Amino acid sequence: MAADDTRTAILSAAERLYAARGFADVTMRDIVAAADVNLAAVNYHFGSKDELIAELFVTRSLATNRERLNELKAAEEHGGGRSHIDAILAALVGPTLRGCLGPDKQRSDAARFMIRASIESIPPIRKIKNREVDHLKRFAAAMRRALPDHDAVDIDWTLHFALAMAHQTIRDGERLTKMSDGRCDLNDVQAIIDRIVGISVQALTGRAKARA
Amino acid sequence: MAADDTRTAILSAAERLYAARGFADVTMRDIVAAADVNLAAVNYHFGSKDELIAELFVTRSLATNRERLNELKAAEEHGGGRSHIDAILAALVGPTLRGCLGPDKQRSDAARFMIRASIESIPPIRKIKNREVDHLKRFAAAMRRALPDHDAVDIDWTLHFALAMAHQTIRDGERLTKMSDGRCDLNDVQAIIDRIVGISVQALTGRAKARA
DNA sequence: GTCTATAGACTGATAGAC
DNA sequence: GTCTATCAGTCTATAGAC
Repeated sequence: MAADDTRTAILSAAERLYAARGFADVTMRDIVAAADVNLAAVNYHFGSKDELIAELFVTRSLATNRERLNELKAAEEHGGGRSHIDAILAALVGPTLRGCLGPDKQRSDAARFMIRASIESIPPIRKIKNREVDHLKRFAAAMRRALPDHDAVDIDWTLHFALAMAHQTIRDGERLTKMSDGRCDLNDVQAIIDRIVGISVQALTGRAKARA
Repeated sequence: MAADDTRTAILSAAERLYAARGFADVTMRDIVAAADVNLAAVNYHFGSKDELIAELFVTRSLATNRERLNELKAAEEHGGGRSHIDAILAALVGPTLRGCLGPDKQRSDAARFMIRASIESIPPIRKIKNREVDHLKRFAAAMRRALPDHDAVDIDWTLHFALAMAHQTIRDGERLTKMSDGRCDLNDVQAIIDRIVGISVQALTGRAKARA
């Protein structure tokens, strides 16, 4: 097995296992068994378990952010520099939701890994997460451009809640399915995105109306 | 130290540490050090680490559910058997939000422990969590009674999203504070409850209007 | 680069004196 | 009930042969 294959095999096996079972429950022995490589290979290629997790997180974090910003840029170009609020919010929650709930299995591991990483605060990730704040500020800024008459506070809360709805749906969709006796359909990702975006937009416009 | 004091000291130390650092990072040695009791005391009083966690979770779970149902009952009595949708949603998210973000520190540990327990799926907790679904169904039923003309699916999604907003605010309020440069005030708990309830109600009534 | 073997440091749990 | 001492198991990380 070539060097690059070993590295890649470790990365994808680790991501799959971490996504499914969390960081605490997955040992390096589990990873090397799943990747069919030697135990020492992890430390050779990554230095330590934490550095392996950090590499996964950085890679995926950059990829997700890039995808979001691409959608945001497309929305702003289409709208002549100022995009509709719907398109901005869809660019924010769409990539992650499609990755986790959609049919693509490999992406699903990636997205579920990121959700887990954002929950189980492991030391190497905590540092990187601070950059996420800057990324979200770009979306908040775009939202302010789209709705110049709205309070910045309301926009921040709305952005926060939109992410909350998306993440909880990914993390605990099973509970929703049980509670609704299967009425709520988690397979129709676009409908979920529309629902979250709709509620968020309504929260902003409704609040503005209430003040007028 | 009397037997009951030791038991209680272990419980409260464990809850505090788990709330702050998660299950994986807190060892039994950490707990007994914080509680100032002997290492063997945990196994003597609880049998195992998992049973200690389970006891904490069951106790708090029952307490939170009781508090929610009390508020729900009060709302239904006040409304003459059919409570306003606002009051039902406030009964759902209020107890947890007040516990976590309010000034009361002991309650804060309890609520943050529950949030963590609902995230980091440890074996003994997973079984108990299924009962939570039945608990939520009672709120969904109350919401259907309050809004008999609404789709059950929309009500289920709204309940799911209301919990999502509350949990994310508790779990990652720090990010919101950073992102908004301190504009979003996490200390005014009632305002947060009102905001979440307001958005949820609007999501339901707005959707009904859109269909009409 | 890949492997075996093992070091060194934890963990949860328990036996037995008091 | 409380304690000390310790077990057996697990983990990550590494040294050194190939």
